[in-house]
Amino acid sequence: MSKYRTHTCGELNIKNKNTDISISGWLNKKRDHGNLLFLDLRDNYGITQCVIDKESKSFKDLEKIPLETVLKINGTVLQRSDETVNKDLSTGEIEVKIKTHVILGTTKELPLPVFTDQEYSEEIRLKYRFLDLRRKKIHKNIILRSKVISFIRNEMQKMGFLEFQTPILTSSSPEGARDFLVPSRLNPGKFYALPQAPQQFKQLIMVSGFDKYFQIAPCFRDEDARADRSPGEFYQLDIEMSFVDQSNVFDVVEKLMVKLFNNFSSKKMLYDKFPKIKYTDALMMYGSDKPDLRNPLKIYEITDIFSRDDVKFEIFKKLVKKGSIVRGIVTKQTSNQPRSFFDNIDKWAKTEGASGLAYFTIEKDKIITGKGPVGKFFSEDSLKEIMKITSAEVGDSIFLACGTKNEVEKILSLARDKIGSDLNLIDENSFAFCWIIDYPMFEKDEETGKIKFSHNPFSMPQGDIDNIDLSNPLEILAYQYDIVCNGIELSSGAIRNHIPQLMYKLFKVAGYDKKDVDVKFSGMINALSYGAPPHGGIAPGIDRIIMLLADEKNIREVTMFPMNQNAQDLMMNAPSEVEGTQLKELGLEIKKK
RNA sequence: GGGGGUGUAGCUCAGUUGGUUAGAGCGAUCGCCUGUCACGCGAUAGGUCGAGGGUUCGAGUCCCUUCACUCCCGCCA
Repeated sequence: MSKYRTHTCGELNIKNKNTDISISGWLNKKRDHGNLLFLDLRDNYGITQCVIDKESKSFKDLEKIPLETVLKINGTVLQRSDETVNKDLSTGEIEVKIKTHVILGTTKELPLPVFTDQEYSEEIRLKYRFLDLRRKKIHKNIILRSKVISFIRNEMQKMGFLEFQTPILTSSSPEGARDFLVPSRLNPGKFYALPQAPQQFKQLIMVSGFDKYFQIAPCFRDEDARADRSPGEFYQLDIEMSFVDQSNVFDVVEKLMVKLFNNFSSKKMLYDKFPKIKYTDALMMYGSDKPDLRNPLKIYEITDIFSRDDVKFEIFKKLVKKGSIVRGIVTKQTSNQPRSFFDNIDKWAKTEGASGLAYFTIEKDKIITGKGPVGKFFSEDSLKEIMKITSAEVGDSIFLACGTKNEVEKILSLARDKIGSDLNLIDENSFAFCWIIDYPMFEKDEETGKIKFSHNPFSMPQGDIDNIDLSNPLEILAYQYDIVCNGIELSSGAIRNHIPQLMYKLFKVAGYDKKDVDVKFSGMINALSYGAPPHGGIAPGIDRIIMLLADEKNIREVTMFPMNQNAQDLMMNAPSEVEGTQLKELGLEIKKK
């Protein structure tokens, strides 16, 4: 028992009737009837209505105190009359008749109301995050976050994984995102980097013989923010396992995700065994390597149609001749949609930087015709061919994009989302997980034209690794995979390359010679040279998992103390300038602009 | 780095074609009210209309510049 309370504000019920209790909490709401005063006291656990009348000594004081004052209430639990029961509160059958009170913490005038459902600006919320966090919805989200993390720890331990911490101050890595740098006092002119992920460490843990590792790992990347991407820091469920192939990793993650999502959400899981989609197929069918499988729309390749003489759509034909491709999205039975539906999508595509989306609807009178601005350009035979390729039927519509492969994929991927939500095709009450597999090992840098690693340079290539053919590096696939849910990329992972000789070969393709590798990845390459087990892993993003479970669109709604879009902490005033003496100690000088 | 949106009272917002003294709800302060649970009623205080410049007889409103927040593109092995 505490000197501040016998019960919490969510605890009292009819069983406590007529007992003397004390509770402490924040003054959530006052209802002052002049001679009778209701006070709602709130703590982490709930809300309890307290009542006091004019005869009581505390009345005058309590009538005046502002909302969010912290109070201790001593009183008696009374059963409420039937008409005054509040079914929305767990404590709604009782109220506390106040005998005495103590003010534990006073408040200045509030910069934002706590008791309200209204939204307010991020700026004010982040500056007064401690007030914002008192509000019901975000308070609940943060508690959910805690429970999810405990659940994950527990499940991982049950599956035999060991949790380890890895260094926060480590070395800068040449690949990947921009590093956060930390100057070293003892080594002037040198810098630590905060880890973008514990990638090398988790592999070293495997080389060290610990077999199965996990960590709720902080990761730091100095890149610009998005709604689903905190600037600076985020958390991953970092996993690595020895003596596994990718199916073993999939089994562990599927088991965990199914349990986790069933436990914390009432939405249904569309698949218990997550579909595996090849990277190239994903780009073809969905235009993206993070498809939302709740959306039934698919993309079809119909470039060849535009080489036919009976197709007169000259703009597209000309582009196709020059090497452009044409792909389309079919929407089922949309012939009776108003003209505005189609025009809005075309207009929308233009705002997304595309040249628009051509469209027509397939109709049949005596013969099959195309209706819509470009429908007249297609002969009956060509329409039949399109219907064959896309499985479209009379009454369906087709949206067409023409351009380079990248352009077409990008706009049609966005169009899938846009049209899917406009037509209400997406079941918001479900989770659709999938694996994207068979990523290419290398890709061509658009700007420099050079070959570079497409994802993780430590991934194991597929095929005969003893006699690997490096003459066509862009065709080499890797044991590299992503897990995606509802169109959100949760994580990527890979089976790692544990063979140093093979690694040298692959790095060579990406333009690093042996010396470069030895210097830049000395820890890794050295460790792999002394008996490394085959190993692999994955690292699902904790924040995004919690976003999905909490049904939030913004990562700040599930982050306790987030930074704003400019990577500033408005509450703590970070980043900030530092004393000249600190800089001097570090051997740093600030160049004034 | 680029594009879109927003910026009016402590908070959330309205403000017509450019036209009198810029409004509402919540909150604050004061008063009334014994069964509310978004209690009700009355009054008062509270404004550099993000900032700067311009057009105009007159600008919250139109134009230019700039700042802040936010969403997106780039970026994120």
